[in-house]
Amino acid sequence: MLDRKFIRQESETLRQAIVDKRESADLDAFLEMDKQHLSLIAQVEELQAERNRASAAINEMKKSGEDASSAIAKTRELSQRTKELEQQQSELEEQLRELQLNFPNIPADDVPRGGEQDNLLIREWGEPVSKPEFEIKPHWDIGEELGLLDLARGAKVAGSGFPLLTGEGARFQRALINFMLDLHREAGFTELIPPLLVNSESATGTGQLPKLIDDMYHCSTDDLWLIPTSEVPVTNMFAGEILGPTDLPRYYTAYTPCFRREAGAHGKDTRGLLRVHQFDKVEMVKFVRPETSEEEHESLLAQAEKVLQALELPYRVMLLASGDLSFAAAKCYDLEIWSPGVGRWLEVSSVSNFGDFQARRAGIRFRPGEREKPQFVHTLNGSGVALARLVAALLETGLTPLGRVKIPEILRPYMGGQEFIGKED
RNA sequence: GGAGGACUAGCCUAACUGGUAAGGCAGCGGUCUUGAAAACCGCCGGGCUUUGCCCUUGGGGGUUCGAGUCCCUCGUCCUCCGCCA
Repeated sequence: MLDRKFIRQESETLRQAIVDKRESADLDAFLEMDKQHLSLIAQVEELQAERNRASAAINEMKKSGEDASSAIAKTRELSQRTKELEQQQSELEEQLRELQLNFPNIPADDVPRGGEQDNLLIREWGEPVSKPEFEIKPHWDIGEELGLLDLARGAKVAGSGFPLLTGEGARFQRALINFMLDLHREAGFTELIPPLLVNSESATGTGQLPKLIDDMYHCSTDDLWLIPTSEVPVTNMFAGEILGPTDLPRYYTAYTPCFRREAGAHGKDTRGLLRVHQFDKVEMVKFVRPETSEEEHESLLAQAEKVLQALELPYRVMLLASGDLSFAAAKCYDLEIWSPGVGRWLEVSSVSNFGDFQARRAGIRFRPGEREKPQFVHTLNGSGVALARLVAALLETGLTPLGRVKIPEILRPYMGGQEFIGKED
């Protein structure tokens, strides 16, 4: 959510941002309504002050034994009028907030303007396998052949897009989770196991609601949402709180399953583990002071890269253009790993800086120093990293001519020292 | 799921049969001091168009001139009962 003062004073900046981010929001309706609202507040407060004075006067009269009945009758009307205006004001406030929730965050200055084709390649690491010496099958074939993946039975018990990992496939994934959590914990991130269901308030706080309502699974009986990313429960952890001067920065990491309806995505990149309704992810979330958020963003990116480097997976870093940037983000790097079996780059991490956008929605503040006014924190998060696609790329990258899959060295301690997945023929 | 109790600012704790949130601790700034402690003074929920005004007693609503207090509703925690991996 954007600051109202900012919307008033920098309305043209916002107008441009809405265009740049390919969003739509009714700015003019907001500005008009906001003007009415401000003058209404002034009127309401004046009436309230008058009512408070009248009521205090009645109290004095009663104490000194005077007859207050005519004053009470007069104040009754005043009080009635105040309530009516208060009612109007709160209705207008609610409408304003609804409009305000639909304004996207402003892209940072160094974000390229444009669509997906304008994403900027920042750097590449490692050599993607482009001309393999033998046929590298896509992970769905490797997975089925080695008994790691049973997509048909996953589809049977839940539906398409709900993968079933089996045997060494399940164990491999668990090894990856443990490895990544250890890596982040050692870098100073506090480990969390958050709720997997959240209420509407939390889903609004991080920006999923109202815009992405169709992409989330909803439990209607209890009005709870399955999390699409652990960003939601973790970021909202401090919703409505004021943190102390020494509380920042705070770094958290959490492994959770993530649930996404992927509405409208059917038929697009949906084979195997490329796009699924349920996937595991290790996430990192930071709460930081505003003046440090740019450097914190860079170091968060570096931490996500460490995962891929340790796994010896070639990857590239993309800076997203404004049109590809998510609703709540001011700036975002994507990490993409090479999938030699599918022959494509796969996005396994988004590392985003939200500025104070989420903090303002969720009400997360901090006190910069003793006796100083509370300010909104900056929130950042990054996948470190998403598992389904990571497993896909590791299976394809590690595939040997014998049909087994070589396990990256760093993971072997987590696999009981094992070097390969799959038996020798 | 049922019964009972509780919720006041970072923490603790007051407020008559409804009368307009009183204190304490911790913390911060200052005076004094070689330094510290003690003592004393100030600050110590949020907001604003800041000699002032408005809002704030878990959230929302109601009654009333006026609600921490009365009523309704939701939430959270505690105790007991029931159910349960």
